[in-house]
Amino acid sequence: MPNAGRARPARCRTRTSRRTGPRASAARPRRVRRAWGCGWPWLRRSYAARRAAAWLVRDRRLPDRDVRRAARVGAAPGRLVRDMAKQQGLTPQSTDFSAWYNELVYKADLVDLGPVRGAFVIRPYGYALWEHIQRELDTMFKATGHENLSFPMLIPMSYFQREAQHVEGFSPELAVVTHAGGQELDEPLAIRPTSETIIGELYAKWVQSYRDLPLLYNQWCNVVRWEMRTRPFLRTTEFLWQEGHTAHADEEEARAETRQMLDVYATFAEQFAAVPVIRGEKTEGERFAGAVQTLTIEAMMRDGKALQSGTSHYLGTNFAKAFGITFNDVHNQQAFAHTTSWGLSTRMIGAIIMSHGDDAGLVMPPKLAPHQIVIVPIARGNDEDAKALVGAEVDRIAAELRTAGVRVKVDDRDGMSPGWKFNEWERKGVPLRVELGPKDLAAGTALVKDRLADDKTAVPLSGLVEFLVEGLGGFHERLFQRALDFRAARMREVHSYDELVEQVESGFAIATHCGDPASEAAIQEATKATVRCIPLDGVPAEGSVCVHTGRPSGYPVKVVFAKAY
RNA sequence: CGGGGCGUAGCGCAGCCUGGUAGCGCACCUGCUUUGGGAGCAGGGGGUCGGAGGUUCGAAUCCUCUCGCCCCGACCA
Repeated sequence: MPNAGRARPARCRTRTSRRTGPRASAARPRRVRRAWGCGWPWLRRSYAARRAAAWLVRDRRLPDRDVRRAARVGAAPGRLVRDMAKQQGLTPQSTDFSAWYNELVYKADLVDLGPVRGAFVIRPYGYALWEHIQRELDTMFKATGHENLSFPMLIPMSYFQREAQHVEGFSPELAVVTHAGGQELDEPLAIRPTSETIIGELYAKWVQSYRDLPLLYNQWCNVVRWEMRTRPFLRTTEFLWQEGHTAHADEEEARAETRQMLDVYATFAEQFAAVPVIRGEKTEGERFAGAVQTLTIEAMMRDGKALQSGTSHYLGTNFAKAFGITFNDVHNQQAFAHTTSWGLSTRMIGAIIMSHGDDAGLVMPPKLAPHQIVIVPIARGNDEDAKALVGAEVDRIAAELRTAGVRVKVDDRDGMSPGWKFNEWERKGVPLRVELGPKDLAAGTALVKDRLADDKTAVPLSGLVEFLVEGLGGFHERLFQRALDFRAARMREVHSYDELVEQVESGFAIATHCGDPASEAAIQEATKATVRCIPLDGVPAEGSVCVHTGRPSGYPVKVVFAKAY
């Protein structure tokens, strides 16, 4: 059917008048639109359109082009802004952080919705980020003596019942397979929400002697937890992670392992993701189900909320007792192994997005960025010579950068204006962009745009590669420093309950707490904030009293209160 | 599970009140002109209106049932 209406030839159109071609002539007498659809509403629409255009231009809400287009449509101003923001732009971070995040993960091509609630597809650009996270972490795991292995995804339900705390903690979020091969199973199988149980079962088999210890293993896998509410990367039904599981002959060694892996996470977060973190211990209420001690790294997002970005657990002999991980020690005495587990998930991607992103979109930390540098060649399509010259130079630069170990993307796509590409790569957070066109070639320079800077720098082609390589290193430092400064501005010690209530509205509050779970719960009830952690290198609490109950501190240091994801 | 909203083209929406067999923007395809901050013109393709019943000559529109999704509250890396 011809789209004859598109040009909107007549203002007072009727359905019949818009139709041409065979269908229209096919004799079906079409009812003329109701009178009001053709009379004053047009005037109203026109008025609204003109008013919208003026308003939008005045407030610089939209580029002229969009306004003109909108005027043609005759959309109402408010709706127009919303729709345009949805389709082309991005809700500014400062306007609505949550909306900003939700839009960005789709518009930066990180995720897409899967058919099952809360199960997201990670698209290539998002997965590339995950691959770099994996690669760096895996290297660090290997360097600390760990080996990778793979355990099955299906776990007999009975395994969960063996550790009382563990089953209580995970039962509500288990997904369970009850049928297979066309029959109901004798024993239902849980899809792993974490693998302590099945690994415990096997460790019991593998460990006989103190000579078999320690066991230092890790697996990269997916897990499923049936959460009530889901958000891309932050809380999803299925997610990717690594889970390390180790077994040791004594408590001291196991605790040292727990701490070592926490430090690995912290180092990774700060030196690779440029995300500053607070290392600390979880309170009893926030502890992993079945653990003796849970250590965490907590990062501050740009809305002042905390995100637990990695955890390391000392499990004591809880799982050893539940699964019979015993060994004969040097004195031929039978003993239970001390186990640990530690995990970091695709939630880290959420941490990166919310630690660094701004109104224009993502800002990728260079060491993990899928593309560290993007080069946009600029040339008129009808000027083959210029195109070829620019193309050759761009290829040369890209090749040199690759030789220097830089992940570089040449965006030579046809049919898109340079401006469109600039916006796209900024939204996707590429740290550095190189623009090269005929004018630059003539001047012997290239324009370099830094994702954190407002202006562009003309750099001589002769020193371009060195400039860029150095720029990436500097970028990481500036990004990390910016995040540190942001956190410093939003984190402070508080000395009264009122101060705490106010502080957690915008950031982290460092406060003395008595450690009473009831008090913690009451504070959460009133403020939505919880104790994120008891910092490992915190402010000594001696001499101060709990800001909530006035009782003595329950911990050696002041604790971190914040709202959390 | 409680409260609120929504299912119409790939995406965002209008049309529904007042029934007459579907439209707008973006995206997509073709051609030409373009390309230094989201290009223009022209032509074009694409929808069993979430599903099932019902009312009616006729249902995206009215009625009944149903499925699904999103947002806000109680759980979590």
